[in-house]
Amino acid sequence: MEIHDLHAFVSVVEHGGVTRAAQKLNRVPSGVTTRILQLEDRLGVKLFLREKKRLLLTPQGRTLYEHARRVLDLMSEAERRVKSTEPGGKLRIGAMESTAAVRLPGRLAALHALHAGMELELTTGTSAALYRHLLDNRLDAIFAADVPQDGRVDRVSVFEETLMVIVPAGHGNIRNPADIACRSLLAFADGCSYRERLLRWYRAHGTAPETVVELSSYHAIMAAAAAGMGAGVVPASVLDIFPNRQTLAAFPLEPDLGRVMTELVWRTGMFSANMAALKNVFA
Amino acid sequence: MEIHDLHAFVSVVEHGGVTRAAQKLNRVPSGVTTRILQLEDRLGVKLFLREKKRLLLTPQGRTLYEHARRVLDLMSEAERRVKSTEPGGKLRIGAMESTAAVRLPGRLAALHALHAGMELELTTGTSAALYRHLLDNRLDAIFAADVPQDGRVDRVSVFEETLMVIVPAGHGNIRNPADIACRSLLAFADGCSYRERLLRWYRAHGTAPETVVELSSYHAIMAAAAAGMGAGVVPASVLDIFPNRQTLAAFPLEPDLGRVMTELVWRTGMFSANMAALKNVFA
DNA sequence: ACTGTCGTTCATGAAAAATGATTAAAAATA
DNA sequence: TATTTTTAATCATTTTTCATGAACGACAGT
Repeated sequence: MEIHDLHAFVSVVEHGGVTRAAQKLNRVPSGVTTRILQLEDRLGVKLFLREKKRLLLTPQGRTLYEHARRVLDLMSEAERRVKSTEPGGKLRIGAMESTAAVRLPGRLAALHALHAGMELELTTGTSAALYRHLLDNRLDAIFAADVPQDGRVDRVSVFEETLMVIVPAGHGNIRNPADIACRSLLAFADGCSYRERLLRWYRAHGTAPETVVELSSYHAIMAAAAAGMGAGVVPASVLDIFPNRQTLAAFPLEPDLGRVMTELVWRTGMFSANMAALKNVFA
Repeated sequence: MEIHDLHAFVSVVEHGGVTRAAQKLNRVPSGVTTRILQLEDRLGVKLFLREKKRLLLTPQGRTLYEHARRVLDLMSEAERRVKSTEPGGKLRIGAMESTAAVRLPGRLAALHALHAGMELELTTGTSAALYRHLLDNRLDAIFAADVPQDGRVDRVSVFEETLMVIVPAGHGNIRNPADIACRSLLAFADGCSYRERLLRWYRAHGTAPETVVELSSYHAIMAAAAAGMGAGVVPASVLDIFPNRQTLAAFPLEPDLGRVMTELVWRTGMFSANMAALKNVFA
C-alpha cells in the first residue's frame, strides 16, 4: 500500500475507469490495471467488481477510497507545510525569568497576532539550563545572557539590561561589595547569569557574600530585599515594574559587569520560518 | 514521498538513530540513510541536523514527523477497516415505501443497536427504480418485489405481503375488476410493482381502469379511497396501520397476484460484512 | 460487419531499492 | 592514553519493482 498505488486507485474511482485514470496520471492503462490488481492481491480483498467492461466499486473498495482520499490530502498538506516558508506550527521558546516577565509579553503577543498559525511555547529557566535545552534540541530558541561562544549556535543581541544591586530603602550608596550592609545575598537559582555576575564582582574585590539565599522569582527577591533579608541583584527593567519600588534602594553595578546583553540564540542550521518571524519581531 | 520513506523517517525519529531504526525495520542501516537523504533531497529541506554522528530533528523535520505519524496511523486504520469482517461504515439501503413504513423501522433500529458503527442510509422508491439504483451501484441492498431474474444479483425472500383492493366502506364484495364500482385507480408512481400487479389483474379479466391517479404515499391513497376518489391497492400490513381503517372496505386480490414476496436483493460479489449483518436481521 | 473503446495479459527493459563491504568520526572502555 | 564499539555515510552490486507497448477479448454504437 504505497502512495503511488493509492493515487492510481483513487484516480480510477474518481474518473470512473482505468483509461481515463491512466491519462490523468500520465501513465499507460495496463500499468494502472496492474497496480489495482496488486493492491487487491496484497489486501486480499476485491476492490472492484468487473462487469462487462465497467468497474464497480465494492463496499470494501468504497471504504478504502474514503481513507485513501484522506491519506492523499494529508500527504499533500504535509508536503506543503514542510516546504512552506510561512510561519506556522509550534515554536519552543526559552527565556530567563526576567526577560519573560518584562520583555516578552508584548512582543510575543504581537508575533501571535501577526502569524495566527504559530503556537508559541514559552519555558523559563536560568541561562545555563536554557542553553542545555537548546543544545539538546528541546527548545528552538532561547533568550539568555552570557551564552558561551559555540560554533553550534547563532545569535543576535536583543536587549541590554542594567543590573542593579538592591537593598532596603535608606541604605547608603554602594560602590563595591564592602559597601553592602547586608551579609546575605538574595539570588536566583544556580545557573542564573546575573547571580554569576554579582559573584564575579564580589570576587573581583577579593570578597564573597556570607550566605546565599536562593529564591525562585524576582518578585520574591525584591520583596525579601525590601524586608531587609539581604541584598539582591535584578535588572533595572524588572525593578521598574516592582509595585513597591520605594521600599528599595538600588545602585547600578559597575558597567563592565552591570551591562548585560540578552541574546536571542538558536542552533546553526535550524533557522526556520518560525525563527525568522521571531527574530523579526525582536531584532 | 512514499509510505515506505515515511516509515523509515518516523522510525529514525522515534528510535533516535539510523541503526536502531534499521533494526526495527528489518533493514540494513545504509538503506535507511539513503532513504532519509533521498527524502531530504526530494523535499528540498533538511530533515536532520548532522552533528557528531548524531541526528537532530530540524523544525521542518518535526513538521514532517507530526504529519507522517498521522499518515501512517491513517494508513493502518485504512488497512484494518478494509480487511475487517466487522460491520461498520455506510450501508445504502433502498426499500419500497410500504416496506420502509411497516417492516423496516423496528429491525433497522435493532441493527443499529447491534452494530453502532454502521451508518444506515435509507432511500425509498419503486421496485423498478430501486433495482436500477442497485445495478448502478448507488445502493448496496434493496427491499423490493418482482425483481427480475438476473445473474448479477443475489436475493433472499424476507416478507410476504397480501395485496388488498381498497374501496370506500360499504362497497360490495370484490371478486374481479368488474365488481369495482369506482372508475379511477389510485396508485403509486410508475414502477411500483403492486400497481403493476393490479393492472395485470385487470388485463387478465380483459379490462382496464378508466383513469389512473398517481399519488405519492400510501396514506394519501388510503385517504383518497376512503373519500371515494377511486379504488386502490395496498399491502395488508400497510392497511393495518391506517388510522381510519373503518372508513375503508378491503378485499384480498386473488392469491396468484395478491401474494407478493418482498426480497432483499444485493449485487453478486458485493456481499460485505454490512450486508451480512443486514441479512442476519431479516432472514 | 465494421469500428472504436475498454480492461486485461504478457514479455521486456529501465528505474529504484536493499544489501554488504568499507570508511571516517566520535563515544565508551580499559 | 590507547583500544574497542558505535554510528552515519558512501559505493558497487544484486535484487526487486515498475512502466511500457503490443496483443487480446469483450462489448457498444453506428
